[in-house]
Order: sequence, then C-alpha cells, then structure tokens
Amino acid sequence: MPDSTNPQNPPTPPTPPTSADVARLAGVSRATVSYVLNNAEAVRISEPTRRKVRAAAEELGYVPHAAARSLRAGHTRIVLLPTSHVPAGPLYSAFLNELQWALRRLDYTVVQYGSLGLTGDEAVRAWAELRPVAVISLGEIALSAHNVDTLKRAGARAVITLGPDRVPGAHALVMDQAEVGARAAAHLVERGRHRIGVVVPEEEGLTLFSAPRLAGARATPGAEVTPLDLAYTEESAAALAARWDGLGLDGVFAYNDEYAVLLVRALLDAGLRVPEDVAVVGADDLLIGRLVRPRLSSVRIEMPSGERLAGWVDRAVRVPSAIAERYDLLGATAVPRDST
Amino acid sequence: MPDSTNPQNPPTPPTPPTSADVARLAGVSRATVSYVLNNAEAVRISEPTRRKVRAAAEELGYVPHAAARSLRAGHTRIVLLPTSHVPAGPLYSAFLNELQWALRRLDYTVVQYGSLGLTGDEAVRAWAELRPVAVISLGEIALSAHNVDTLKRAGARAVITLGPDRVPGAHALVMDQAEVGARAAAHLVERGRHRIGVVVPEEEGLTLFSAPRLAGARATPGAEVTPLDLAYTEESAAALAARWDGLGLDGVFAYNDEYAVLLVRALLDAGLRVPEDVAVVGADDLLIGRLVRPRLSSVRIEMPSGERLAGWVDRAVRVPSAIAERYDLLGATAVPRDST
DNA sequence: TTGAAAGCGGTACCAT
DNA sequence: ATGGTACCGCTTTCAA
Repeated sequence: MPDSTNPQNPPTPPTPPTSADVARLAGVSRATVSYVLNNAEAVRISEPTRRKVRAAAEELGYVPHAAARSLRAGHTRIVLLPTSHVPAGPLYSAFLNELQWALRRLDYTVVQYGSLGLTGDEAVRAWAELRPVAVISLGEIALSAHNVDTLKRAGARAVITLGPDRVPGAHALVMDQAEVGARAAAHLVERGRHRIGVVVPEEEGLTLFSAPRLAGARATPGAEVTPLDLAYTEESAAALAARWDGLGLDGVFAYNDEYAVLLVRALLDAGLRVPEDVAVVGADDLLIGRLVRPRLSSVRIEMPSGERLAGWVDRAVRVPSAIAERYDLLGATAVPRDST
Repeated sequence: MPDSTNPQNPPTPPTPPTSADVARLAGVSRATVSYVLNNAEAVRISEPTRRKVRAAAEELGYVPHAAARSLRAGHTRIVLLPTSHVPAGPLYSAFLNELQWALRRLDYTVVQYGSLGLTGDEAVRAWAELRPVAVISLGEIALSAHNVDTLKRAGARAVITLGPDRVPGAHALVMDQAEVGARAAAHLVERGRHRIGVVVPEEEGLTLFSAPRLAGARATPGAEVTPLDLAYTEESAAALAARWDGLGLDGVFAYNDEYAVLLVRALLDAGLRVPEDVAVVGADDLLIGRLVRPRLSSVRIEMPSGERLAGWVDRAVRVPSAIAERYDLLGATAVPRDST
C-alpha cells in the first residue's frame, strides 16, 4: 500500500510531544504552557495566548508526563491498592470498586498492584518505588513494622492495614472477621447446635479472612468447634461429606455462601438432610444463597461505603496525626433462612 | 507515653532518602551508587566500595524513585490494564491474575487502572500520562482510532483491544464472544428448540460481552431469537418468569451461568419445568452450574494461558511491526447437562 | 503578561 | 576504579 505523502513513513514519532514542543508550536515559553494548561490562578495570561497554547497542545496530542510532574512536585497522588491473587467474592470486589471510584473523586490515582508471587519485602520495595501517598493493604500480604517504615520513608503518608492486629505506625482498618464467625456460631447455638464444624478453605490467600472467622466461632459460648479443610471443588466436598458421619457434627459454618452451597450439595447427595441432620450457615449473604433449596442461612456483612473509607484515607493523608488510628468497619448480622 | 530518646520526635523524615544521600553516607559519588545498585557490567567497581554503598543504602532504607528513573530512561515498563467496574466472573479474574503474573515474570510492572466513571477520552488521557509501554484494554471502554493514536504518541508500543472489531493501529485480541452465543444457540437447536430467548444483562459494562453473544445467537441457523433484558436480582427474574407464557419460547441462552441459575430458579418457582417446558443453557461452565438441580448445561470458554498472552504482548512491545495484528484467543464448546 | 532558569532523582557518557 | 556533569519533562520562583 503506497503512501504518497511520506514514503519513509516512520510509523510512530520516536518521542511523545513535550510541553516544549507545545511552546514552540504556540510561539511561547514552556512556562506559559504550564500556566495555561494547569489554569494557574496566580498568573494572568491573555486570552489569545491561552487559545494558541490550547490549540497547539490539541494539535500535537500533548499529554503531560505524570512521572516528570510528580518528580517536580515532590509527591504523587497515587493510592496503592495491592491486589491479592484471591478470586475475590462479589461483595469484596464491589467494595473495592466503590472505594476506587470515591478515591478518584478526591483526585487520587488508584493503582492496583498485583503482588502475586512476591515476598512481602519484595512487594513493599516495588510499592515504595512508586512513591504512593497512601497504601491500603487489605490483601494477602501482612505488613511488618519494618515494611511500614520503608513505605513511610518512601513518602507514604498513610499505611492502612487490615485489622485487628495492629502494626506499629500503620493505620488499622478493623474489618473484624472474627465477628462474622462469632455471629455464625451464635446463630447455630441458638438453633440448638453445639458440635459445630467450621470450613477453612484450602485455597491460599484466604487465611487472612478464614483464620479470624474460625477464631471467632471458637470463642463463642456453647460452640464446640471442629475445623474442616475444604477446597472449592466437587471432589473435595464429596470427600468431606463421605466422612461426615464420623465427625459427629450437627452444625456447620461454611466460611461463606459459595462454600456453603458447595457443601450443602455434597451433603444432600450423601443422603443427609439439611437442616434436620446438619444445619449450615454461610456468610456474605450472596444472591446465590437465596436461589438454592433449602434457602441458605447466612451472615450479612455490612461494608462501609467506599466513600466513607475514602474520606478517612484522605484525612489520614492530609493530617496523619489528627486521625484515629483505627477505623471500625464491619457490622455482621445473622440472616436466618431454611438451612438452619 | 514519653520518648526519652527524642522528645521532639518528628514522626516522618520530611523527604525520602535519595541516591545522593546514599553517596554521601558511603563517601562516593552518585554515579558509583548507581553503578553498584544496578550491577552495571560496563564498569568495574571494587568490592569494598560495593559493600560500602550497599550498607549505606540498607541503612537509609533507600528505594529508587521509579518516576525519576523512567524519566531518565525515556520509557517505562508499565503495562496498563484498565479494569472495568464489572464484577468480573471467576473465570475472567483468574485469567487476569495469570496474565499479571506472567507479565511480571517478563519484568513488566502491571498497573490496573480503574476507569470507572470516566469517559473514553478522559480515561485514555489518564492512561497516557503514565506513559505505559503497552495497554491491554479488555474492559468496558471501547477505544477509537484517535484514542489509540493518543496512546501511541504517548509512547505505547502496543495497544491491545478486545475483538473482533478492528481498531486501526491497535492489536486485536480476538476473544470472539459471538462464538459463545453461536455455540449456545446451536446446542439449543440440536435439542429441538427454535424459539430462543437470549438474556441481555441490564447491568452496565457488560455490553461488550453481551452484544456479541446475542449477535452470535442471532446468526445461528434455525434459531429465532428474542432478547430478554434481565437484571441480576430476584425481582427482575420473577418479573420475567411471570410473563413467560406470553413469550412463546422453548429455549434460553442466559448470558452466563450466574444469570442462568437465577433465571432457572424463577422459572421453576413460576411452575415451569426445565428442560421440558424450556431448555436453559448458560456459559462459562462455573462450578455453581453443577451444584444446582437440574444441572445446568453451559458453554465452556477456553481462555488462553495468561503466559501465552503475556508472551505475545512482550513480542508486540519489542517488535511492534513483526507481530501478527490479531491473536485468536477463544474456543467455545457446549457442555450438555440436564437443563437442556 | 511572559520568559529564563533552577531543580526534582537517577543514569550514563566522558574524564581523570 | 571513580567522579563530574548533562539531561529526561515539568513546575515555579524571580526578573523583565
């Protein structure tokens, strides 16, 4: 295909246009370009000049270089949101989206950084290189005090971790998963079940959630708890159901609704009756729990609005000292249906 | 709580340590610091000097400044992965994780950028500011030729979009969702169903998937297709089921397994029999489809390994001209079970 | 109202 | 073997 206008046709201009290019095209200085494009208030620029600059920028397809800008500014507006490799449930990912949206409204750039396959120290170094103004580590990587220090030295004004264990120097987001386990167990006890199994997913990365949920169940009066390892496969569930009679359990807290549906299916297939032989309660109150039969009892988790959390983060960034060091986040209530 | 060592106790050192700080502490030049910390091969540095530099960096908790580095280098290793606000299914998020992991093994920094609430142009500008070396836009934002141009001018060596429609200048990742719809419809036709409803989720952001799935079903010989709007709520499903008789359908392709489970529940509750009165097929072959009764027929989608796609992206970045402009990605096969 | 110039942190060429 | 230094793109005083 001939190109009559430019036979050489370099497919891409070797370098992106800079503000100097814009200045040259508009016949002004780089300073003026900066003033115009950033709507600087401290300086008056004549309207004709503004037009020229805007037109030149448009023509060149100029986009400012974020790295250069933040280098000059001495800080970024990056909020780093490490993502774990866990296929997050719908509840959690909806929360993340909301948080992300709210942070952008506050003019932060949200960067989700997948840390899969990195050790904690490696991950933290990689995060620190980006000089984020805040790190919200909800995921699988548990931060040490030293890690928090590294991030702070790299300019992070707020480091937020998942509670309830406090990391020195970090703000704690107390999403108390233990409460979820406690509500589930209490609900089973109310139903007269005392020999309670608690499902612990074998999938990695869920420990941060499953461990406190188990602990919360254990701490519930009247509950005698047995942990039950379960992978999210039919085979694993069938194997568990096959040895059910030997377990001597009359109630199960199945980690969440997805695992609960899986387990209930296996139990029914093994000839057990739910809830007569064994009562099952999930968590997260997902739609799927209302679609199966028997309808699944659950524990509803009240997430804060992403907006509220974003506001808290923003305050922590602006006035690190003036903000509470922990932020309670979670309410949990049992939702009885037909499986208990 | 008194702090005897430092009553003033400035909570954070005002600025992160720089390579100049390291150089000063080690008693060497900045150049030497750079050589040592980057294991420069072209330059011989004595072992004692290396030690001093490493020790100083360690002591200060020095972490290089990514922005400064890439500013100097003239390019980044950022692969931008825009995320949509869609609660991605487990299939898709597993794929994303794999891709991300594989890209990091190739030494790219994967940045997921949530573009929720931005228009296409705004989003593209924001991405371009980060000067990514590649953009993999699988999500809800459809790129125009002009958008692709903006990204390319900003230094992106590869812009990858979701097929099958080609955007000039972009590499096309042909994840042909139409094929999914076609397989589902063909399967229903094989089962003797011809008056086929196709569920179109009302949730926003799914259009990029649902539209081609619908079109693929429409193009299937022997299928007379009726689109069915459905939100992912019990109410919406119940409303649809209530007017079912008037629709005169004997088969449904329910977008995916999650919507299928929802719809089947509503149909059963409305007194219809599945598959006798209406055959239902989902897609994605999720575990949930095997747990419900009747077991859900589905269309299995074969995703490529994230590693293969990552390799393709890497080649596109390194030799933009030498790489095929489209990359076929998807295989789809019907998985008959009890609902059809 | 606009321009010249310094400097953010890091790298790499050229000297020494 | 190591140091001096120019430069990447942008913002922001300070002068004119």
